Amino acid sequence: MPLEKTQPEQDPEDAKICRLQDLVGYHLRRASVFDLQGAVSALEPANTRPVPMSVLLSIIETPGISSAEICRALGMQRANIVPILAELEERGLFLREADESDQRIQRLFPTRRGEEEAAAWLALVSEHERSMLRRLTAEEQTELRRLLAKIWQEDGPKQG
Amino acid sequence: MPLEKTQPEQDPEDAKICRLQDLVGYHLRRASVFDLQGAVSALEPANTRPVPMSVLLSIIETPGISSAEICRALGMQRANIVPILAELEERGLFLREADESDQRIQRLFPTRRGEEEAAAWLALVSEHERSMLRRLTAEEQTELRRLLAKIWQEDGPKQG
DNA sequence: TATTGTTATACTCTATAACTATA
DNA sequence: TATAGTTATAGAGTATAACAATA
Repeated sequence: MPLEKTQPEQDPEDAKICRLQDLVGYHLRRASVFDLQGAVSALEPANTRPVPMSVLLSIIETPGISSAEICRALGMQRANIVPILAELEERGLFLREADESDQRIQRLFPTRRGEEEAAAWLALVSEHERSMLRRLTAEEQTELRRLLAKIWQEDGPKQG
Repeated sequence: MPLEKTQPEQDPEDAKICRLQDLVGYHLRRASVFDLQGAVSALEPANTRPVPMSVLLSIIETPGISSAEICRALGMQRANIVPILAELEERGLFLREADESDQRIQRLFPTRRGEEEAAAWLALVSEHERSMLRRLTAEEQTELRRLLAKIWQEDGPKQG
């Protein structure tokens, strides 16, 4: 009988990771950097970047959201969203409205122009994703997204 | 016949991406950040970080590799590896040896201590990965790594 | 002319601390 | 006291330009 492989000397659960390529985290980082570079390039003609796009999409998906809520959803610091909102506001892509019952809070609403821009930005990024994922079947793409979400999303019913 | 779903009004290939969570790249970034933070924490007791670990592992996996080759393999700039190599060298984890036939090149070889340290670092990161991937089966973990590699690795026989 | 290792520097992204106003 | 929005600043990671030595 052909001996293609010797038996693992231990419980497979204890299989030693000994190369960089064995680490899922290494592939995560490489793939994420690859994606980010492509997304930045794809958004260049629209004169925006991935984080501002994510912020605008948050406003569109949840009209009336506050900046603090966006930061919690996207996992970013409140301090860092300030210049991003300032630029999106200057471009007329959303409006701020004081909350009636809590004067600390600004509720953010997309403008018509904001919705149009966001749709255009999404189209650019979608085309980049199609290229990035071209070696994956539709099923593999869905599975990849599902597995990635299981890594970073909370256990509970929460989502962000 | 039960009508569980209405037919998509278009070719499913044209299904519009309209939410942030539909983007694979968004989940890639969130998962990668999640991993990186955990890896940094895991490596803290060993007083190192993910990139220096990757560099040392490259030297161990390919003894005699040059710094320029490491940079090409890891996708980093030559200028940025200099302080990393300086620190690893100061800690006695590898040695530089001039190439005999090309005086421009330094060939890098791990010391015994470097191999021991790298094994300890890998153990720390492996434990972090076990925690990060605890909601995935062993098969899902393997599949995830395969799909991620398909995203960033070259089409050809090359690997890095 | 091209490559290696190196220095210096700039830029981006993210993190921290503190402030004010409101609650 | 806790939170929202803001400012200023610091840090890490990465990118660019240039250099001397070598091919």
